Amino acid sequence: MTVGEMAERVEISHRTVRYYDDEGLLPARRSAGNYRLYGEDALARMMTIRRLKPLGFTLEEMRKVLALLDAASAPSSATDPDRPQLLERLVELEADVRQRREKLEEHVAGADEIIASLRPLLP
DNA sequence: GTTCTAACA
DNA sequence: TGTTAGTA
Repeated sequence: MTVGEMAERVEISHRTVRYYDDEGLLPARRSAGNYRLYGEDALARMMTIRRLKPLGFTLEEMRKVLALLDAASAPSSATDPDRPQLLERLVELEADVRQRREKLEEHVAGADEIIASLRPLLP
């Protein structure tokens, strides 16, 4: 698929999809006419990126997360001599995401308080 | 009409 | 990140 379709399917602006390519976060293949081309695999990665973004991950951090996920999913992962290291990093990532999730809940609680404070002011 | 790059806001 | 300009 081209940028336009990718952007539409993941609900991210085409401008941002191109940006991710330029930044090497999710490199695209190129057609003969130099158009960016993406496969279903790329769509899955884009969705992962979309989920990471609101958690506050920087592009650099997302790059590392994607690389870790790739390494962990690779067929050779099972026999990788550094499997323990890999698993350790996955555990750390989970803890990190859990922590960010908590922060998000605090934000939601804050929003609820604002809403509650508005209630008595409204007709 | 869509995509591309570059540049400005 | 949105938008605009000039192309392919």
